[in-house]
Amino acid sequence: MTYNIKEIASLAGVSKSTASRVISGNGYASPEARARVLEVVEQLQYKPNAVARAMVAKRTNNIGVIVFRERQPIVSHPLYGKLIDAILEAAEGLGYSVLLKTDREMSVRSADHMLERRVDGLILISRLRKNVVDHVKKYNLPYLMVNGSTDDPDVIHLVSNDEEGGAKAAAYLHGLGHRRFFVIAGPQEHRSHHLRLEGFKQGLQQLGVPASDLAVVLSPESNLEQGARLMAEHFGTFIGGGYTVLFTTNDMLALGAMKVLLQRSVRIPEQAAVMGFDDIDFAAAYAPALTTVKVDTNRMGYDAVALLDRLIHQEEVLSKKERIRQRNPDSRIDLRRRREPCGLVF
Amino acid sequence: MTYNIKEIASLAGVSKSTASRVISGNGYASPEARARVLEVVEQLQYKPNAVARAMVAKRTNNIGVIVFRERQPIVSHPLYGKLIDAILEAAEGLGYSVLLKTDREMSVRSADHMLERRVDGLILISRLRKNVVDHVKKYNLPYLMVNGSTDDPDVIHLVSNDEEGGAKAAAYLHGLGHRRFFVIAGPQEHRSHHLRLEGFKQGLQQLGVPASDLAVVLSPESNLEQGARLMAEHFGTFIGGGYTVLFTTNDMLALGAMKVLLQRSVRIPEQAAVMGFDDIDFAAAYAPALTTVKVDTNRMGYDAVALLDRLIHQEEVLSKKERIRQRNPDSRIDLRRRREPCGLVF
DNA sequence: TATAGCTGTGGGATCGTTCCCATACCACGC
DNA sequence: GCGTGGTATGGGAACGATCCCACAGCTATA
Repeated sequence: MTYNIKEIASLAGVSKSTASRVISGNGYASPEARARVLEVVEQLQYKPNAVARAMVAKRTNNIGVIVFRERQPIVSHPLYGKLIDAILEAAEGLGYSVLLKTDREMSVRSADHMLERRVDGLILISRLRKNVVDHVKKYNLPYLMVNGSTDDPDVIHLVSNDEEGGAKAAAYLHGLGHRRFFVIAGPQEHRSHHLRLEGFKQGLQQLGVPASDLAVVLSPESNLEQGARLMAEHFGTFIGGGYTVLFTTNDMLALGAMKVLLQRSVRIPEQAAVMGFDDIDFAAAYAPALTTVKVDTNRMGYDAVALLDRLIHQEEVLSKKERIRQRNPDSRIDLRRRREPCGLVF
Repeated sequence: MTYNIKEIASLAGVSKSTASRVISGNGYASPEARARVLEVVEQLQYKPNAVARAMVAKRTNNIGVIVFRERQPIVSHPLYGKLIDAILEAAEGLGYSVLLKTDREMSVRSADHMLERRVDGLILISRLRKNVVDHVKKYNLPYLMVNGSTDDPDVIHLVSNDEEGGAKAAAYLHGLGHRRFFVIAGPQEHRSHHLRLEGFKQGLQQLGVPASDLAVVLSPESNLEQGARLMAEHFGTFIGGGYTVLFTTNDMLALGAMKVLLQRSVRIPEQAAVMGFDDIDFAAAYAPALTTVKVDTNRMGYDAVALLDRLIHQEEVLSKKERIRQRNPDSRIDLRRRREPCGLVF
């Protein structure tokens, strides 16, 4: 039921060379030959074998995407799902197909799979061990990291500007009149959680807020359960300590904390304001909606693919300076202003 | 930086045939030859070219997954994200890699891409036009649909048992003492929304609930916004009409409606109970948590891949009877009982 | 008229594997 | 001493495309 170019050629009464020229669209072919070949192609619904094409072209037009994560969910993660959506669309637009893999063992195996499949480039998402990066580096395969954790200057690394986002959040809340700040921060060994907290702290400092008006609680994980647990644990301090606002380093922590506050009949935002980070879909769906710092995952996905495409075509070897610019793209972050009363009202 | 088997062979002092036999692991090779080849492979980190392998084997060990959806989100959809997660894991377990594509044009193009790439099998997710199915059917490529909408008996179609779930929901709510039921149902041209509503209706009927005690509002879309809009619109009827419970055909509608109820200070579940369908992650995250009918997307993903694998290996040509069994697998559905007061309390 | 340049065509090498086949060696039993 | 069968090896075809090259016909120009 599936044909090859030789069969198409003989049915059209031409050589496979001529058929190839017509189908791939480069090289000479007389109008008559072209018409006959295209007719056969149409009639037999001939689909050129991309595997054979890839072999001679030494290009598969596939890019590999690996998401490293020790726990579920991976694709269904509210942030990575959006990122993958954007990557798929961007890749499609540039003519690539995407080979997607999730890796929970944080091993070298998934990268090897991609290498064997001869993808044209590789996008590594989230935290992965150093040995995996070093492994990939050994091959001359274009690759880049998104939202990872590396300080290797050789690695092209796309991240959101978390520090600036943290500072913006601080300025925003301060501008609304808050003076005592409670923070639940995710694991500090994670780059983004660390920088968001740092940015928030520095923002407050620049606004002249004394350190004594900032309470920080560290969370071992950045999920809803931990947000709820820590809020329950520090409920007395938060409500009784004169704090008027809670800032968390991602939305899941904020939603968990909000759930506890609501269960204990704390009115949001009148009694306590809450602000998250990421702008996952459910931040807006929550009642009341969660004010948050938006991370533009959509643009990150598009940028990642566009950049990888440039690397693949070797359009320019990025200088070190350029890499740093790429590693810290200008503000992807915005305060997402909610119309409904939530977090803090505009 | 990337080697071929000939180079490996000559460095090991053997012919490419011997090297191939050692690397692929079938055929004779002396212990000495084997050792020498493996040493070179290890030292040079040789990765056999899967493209060339695929060409001769006429198998790529890739499966294609296409998600059809007219609007964003696709991968980040709370249900499909989970499904894809499961598919990726299951595929990995069986030695397949996954080529993932989203299709918003609902066209034939994405399927053609997969066909050209010579995937071993194809999983089609969500609603797709009939012409796409017919197009795929023309090739002798193993494929199946998940959560789609087709009544073509030739098509192997994995769906959740929505009718049974609807009936279970009705029985559950009735058992808790509810006697007047309000329903917001998603688009009835969607198979699952239709069957969930039908199941619910029939369940009530079997319980002896008169039709006059059931109010059904149809929603043109099954998202949060429509849930909220319709609840706002019918708020008077719902609260004033003696209805004690709202059932919706998916969680997004329920969450939207709940948001409006909470904004209007309706106490859930004391004043009004709410029950959804799907058990998306945020059903449990909401405050109060949403009672819902669980659809086991994880198992559906695993089943889809396992079934596709059987089709690929042609282990057995499923009889029509078996297909039907597959199309309506035994209960994937469970009432998710929440510990917290929500929907209705246990 | 000779020569260059463009259009059009088909043969064959090539990509990196696997696999079939021919060959060779060795040990064994008759 | 000879056939037989298992082990071991390498050469070459095959997979399905692209692309280089040789060649042929045609037109335009010197």
